[in-house]
Amino acid sequence: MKSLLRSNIEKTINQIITDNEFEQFLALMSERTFDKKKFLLEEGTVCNQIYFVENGACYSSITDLKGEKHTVQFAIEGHWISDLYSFFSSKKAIYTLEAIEPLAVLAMNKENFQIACDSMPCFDRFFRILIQNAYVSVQYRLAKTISEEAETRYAEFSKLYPELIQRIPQYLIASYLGVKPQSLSRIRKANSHKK
Amino acid sequence: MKSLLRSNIEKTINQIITDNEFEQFLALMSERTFDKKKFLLEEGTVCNQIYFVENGACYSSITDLKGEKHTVQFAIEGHWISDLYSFFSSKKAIYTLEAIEPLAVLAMNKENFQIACDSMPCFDRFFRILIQNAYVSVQYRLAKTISEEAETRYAEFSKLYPELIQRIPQYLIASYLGVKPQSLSRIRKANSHKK
DNA sequence: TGTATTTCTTAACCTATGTGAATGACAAAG
DNA sequence: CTTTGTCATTCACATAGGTTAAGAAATACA
Repeated sequence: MKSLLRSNIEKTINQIITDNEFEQFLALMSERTFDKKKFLLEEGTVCNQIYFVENGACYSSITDLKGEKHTVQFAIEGHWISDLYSFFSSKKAIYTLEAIEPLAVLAMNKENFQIACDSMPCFDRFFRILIQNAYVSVQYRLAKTISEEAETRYAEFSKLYPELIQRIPQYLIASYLGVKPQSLSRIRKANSHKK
Repeated sequence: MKSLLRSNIEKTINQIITDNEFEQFLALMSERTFDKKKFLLEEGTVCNQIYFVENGACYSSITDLKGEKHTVQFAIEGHWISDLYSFFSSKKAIYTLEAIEPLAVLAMNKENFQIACDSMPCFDRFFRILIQNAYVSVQYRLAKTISEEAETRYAEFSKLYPELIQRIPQYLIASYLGVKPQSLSRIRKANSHKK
């Protein structure tokens, strides 16, 4: 049971954990479900949970001064999602988390996060790597956003996450790539001619 | 002595450290200097150090597939800089670190980083916060890059880092903002008319 | 000093993407 | 089965920023 989570942990820290360790960890998480379009977290409230997606899809977004939403991250089965800044600092969240499909997650709150880190060194390591990965991936995305055109970014996204292309509405993918839905539509049309 | 570093640490973790702790920490770092235009780290080698800038200025950059350099971060007195991804993973660096002015840094290598974290809990915390801050700031910059125009980003940069505007060559600031030097020049000209 | 090198500015032109508005295709709700 | 709302597409036009090229200004160096 919950082998998705277990293999996610083992893969991240690149080592096997004991049944006992995993059970301890799992005991610190609780299952929750969200209907499509429901919010896991709303901007302005404090983010007290980090979520591991067991089923379904969701995304985090930030709203700019003009009121436009920008997708920060998608999460489907096997991904973690949260507003790590708010979670660690206990300040108000700047992100919104919303379900795209009916969603089943395992949630861990801050207290249990502390317990996990304090009692099991491998989880301390696990979470440090989680942030590091998040950091590296945003750096990468920023570099791509600055240096590549939308068409190239879309091609790379399609190649990297073919499943998301199927499951995620296009206006959200556009918002992730940093262009308007009309522009993504135009890019897709141009591409379909080339093939 | 080295009060810049000490106050940087205390400010980051939001608590005072003892003379003893600080001396221990300092003993794990070594002083180094670099001439202008010299490299602290070259892309493709492993990054074994994190640097605290005591004097001068430097920057990190990433080179894209077209051979164009994009500035990732500037660091002047009181800032930390490194390729954290390479440092933590021991994989090849994707960034280059280069001195903009004659530079004096305190460097900590990986072994000493481990020692610092293991022997003094407050430094474990310190470095975690350091990554978190780095993560948050890139997220913020990505959001701004996607949602704001270059003119707005430049205005914000000027307001946030007036000192850097004085000290850093404009083509590097342009590269940080994600535009060509000519475009930044155009923006500055347009702004000078408005005032 | 003068000369070379680097950095900044300007200008004319070009292209990718934004804007606004209309239309069609579904899917959800009644 | 109709109505309504959501999402994707298309088009005409506007514009920010890229490109190329040239010269001016600043800085380094001999």
